[in-house]
Amino acid sequence: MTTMQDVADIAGVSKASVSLVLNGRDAGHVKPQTAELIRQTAAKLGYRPNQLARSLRTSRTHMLGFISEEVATTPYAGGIILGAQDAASAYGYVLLTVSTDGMANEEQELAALMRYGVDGFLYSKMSNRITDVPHSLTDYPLVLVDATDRSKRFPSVEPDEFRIGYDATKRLIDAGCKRIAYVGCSEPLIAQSRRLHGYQAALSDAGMPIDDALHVDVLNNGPALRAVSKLFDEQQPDGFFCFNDARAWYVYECAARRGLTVGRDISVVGVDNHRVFAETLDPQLTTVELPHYEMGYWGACRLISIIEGHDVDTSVWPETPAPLPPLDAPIPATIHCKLIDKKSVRE
Amino acid sequence: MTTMQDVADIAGVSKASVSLVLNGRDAGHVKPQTAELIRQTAAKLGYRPNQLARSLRTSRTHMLGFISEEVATTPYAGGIILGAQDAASAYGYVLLTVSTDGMANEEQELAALMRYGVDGFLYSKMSNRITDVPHSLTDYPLVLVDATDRSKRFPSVEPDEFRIGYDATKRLIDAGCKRIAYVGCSEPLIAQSRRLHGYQAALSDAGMPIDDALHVDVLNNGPALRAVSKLFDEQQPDGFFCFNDARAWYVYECAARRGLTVGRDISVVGVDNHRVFAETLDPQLTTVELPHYEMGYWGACRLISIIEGHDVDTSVWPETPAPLPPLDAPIPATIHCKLIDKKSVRE
DNA sequence: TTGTAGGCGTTATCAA
DNA sequence: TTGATAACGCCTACAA
Repeated sequence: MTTMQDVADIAGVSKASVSLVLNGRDAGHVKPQTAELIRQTAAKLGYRPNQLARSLRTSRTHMLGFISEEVATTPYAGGIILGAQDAASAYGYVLLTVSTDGMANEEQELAALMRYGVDGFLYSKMSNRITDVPHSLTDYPLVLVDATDRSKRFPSVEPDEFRIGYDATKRLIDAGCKRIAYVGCSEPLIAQSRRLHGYQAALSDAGMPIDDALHVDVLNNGPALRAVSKLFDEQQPDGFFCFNDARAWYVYECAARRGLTVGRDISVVGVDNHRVFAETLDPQLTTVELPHYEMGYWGACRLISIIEGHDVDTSVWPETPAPLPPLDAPIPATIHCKLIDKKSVRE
Repeated sequence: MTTMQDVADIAGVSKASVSLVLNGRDAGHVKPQTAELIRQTAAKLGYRPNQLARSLRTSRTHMLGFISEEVATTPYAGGIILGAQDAASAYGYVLLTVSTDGMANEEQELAALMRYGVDGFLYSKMSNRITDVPHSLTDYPLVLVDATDRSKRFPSVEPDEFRIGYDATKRLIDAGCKRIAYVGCSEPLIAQSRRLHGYQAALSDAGMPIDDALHVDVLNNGPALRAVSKLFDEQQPDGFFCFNDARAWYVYECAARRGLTVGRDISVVGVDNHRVFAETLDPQLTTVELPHYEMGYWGACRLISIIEGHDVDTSVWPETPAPLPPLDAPIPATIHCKLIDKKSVRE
């Protein structure tokens, strides 16, 4: 491995000069001639700075700790990780991931990351919940992703659930549906109530009545199927907004049993949580994507901005995701996430 | 942050002694008394060794590079990551993850990991394919996970697809099915042909005929649904082994349209790729899990054994996954993965 | 059995 | 403009 000393020796200069030049701090310190020479010999030797040595000296590692609950059990962890990774990579950072799925030893895992000297942490749940941040993290730069800090001390990036409910319902309205049902989730998730509000708001804005009989919350399996069956028979909706695609499946099952075809006799929009419908059906028709990638991306951006001490104007951010690569998602990218921060709480 | 020098000063000894004791190399070198004193003061001060400094000296980082294609697009990446992580953590390693999903700059990402000095790489696809390992990795300890090295130079951990097909079919046979269909995948995946062989072997072993009319390979959407419909009407199978749960969905849809109920009129076993049926239906009945966690786990174990220069008896491994935490998967853990290695190629 | 000193590859301070 | 030189925290001959 070629070191800085090698470059210095061959270029006939000192380590100090090499360091200055290769870090772009040579303005007015090193003669442009020698600087150029140094750059060339470095390139010729294929010199790559040793991050460890640099980190030991600067006590900055450019590593981010990515802590996630539930990577293993939810399909979309990858989206968040990828988003975080892209942002990190763009700024010269790298991700040290740790999953605390089943582990009792969360604290130990965190301690391990700290020994490696990560510059900050991304703390991610896999569905937005009120969260207590582990105490040991509170001394570090920290951003929550798809989770809400109970103490409101740390910024978080969360899905805009209201908009998800609103846009999904709007799409059914635009498709001409007259009796639009909401098949929600019985668990008290943040997403559940906000999507419901979005659903109701969309109906209101379109001048349509809000009928509680068209709204059922279900869990899984048999009881869920029966509840949806009842909804079918008693209310005969022509449009269904489903909390997720697991719930959408019940609608498909009920429709099939009644000889109805989705996309012709009834319309269904479900929030895509499992990808199954993306593969089996025409995705244009039925799914709304959660902004997992975006949350990871913006979470990492925010974290890095904290680490590097930049002052970020969070008021225009991340509503305007300019640096984001274009989304070729099955639906227009109207669903975004939002940043909750001390500087810009909008709720 | 408390350093080794601090511990030495307070214990009234030298750094050297502290280092020896804290690394367990004090046998016959340090008086047990002083060793104990050192351990206590270290504990009292909450001393945590600085990995960076250690790595700089030893040129071993105890970091593993985890490279994955398709984390974002397949639901089960998390399982592999988690398995790798558990194994890594058990041996004092940590995972530096990089996903190359959409990126053209794979080489750059790898270069980044190398600058951080990872000790080796886990190279993972998200479904077993013949793979060319990036050239820059070939100088490192390397293990492939859910992928097969075309050059056969590096070990890999792969699902035992034959067994998956065999066991799934066996379950349908045991459930009393007489006409068992295979709904496969038209793409030329390794899994496809091996599962088919497993399906056929199970039928043979049970003395049942192999009828090609009961075997259809499909892709997605409309055509797939029509092909399965045809299978229903022309062959009237009473059991279905499905390549994955996306394909199982077509069977459910067709059954519902014919007034048939899965679990009563027909039986379905699908390989679980999307989790949707795990949530919507009785998982005992219908799904076979792929050993993602196990592949990650054993891949990391193998990699670490290479890095540390242990000589591993791969002939009993990983068929006997003793160190694995008990699997409380919905089905008995009869489906394992297998290690392909120079020392023990069984095919 | 213990301590001293050198070095891992950087960056940063200060003279020259 | 440059180049010694001293850290950063740890490991490890080697000397005492």
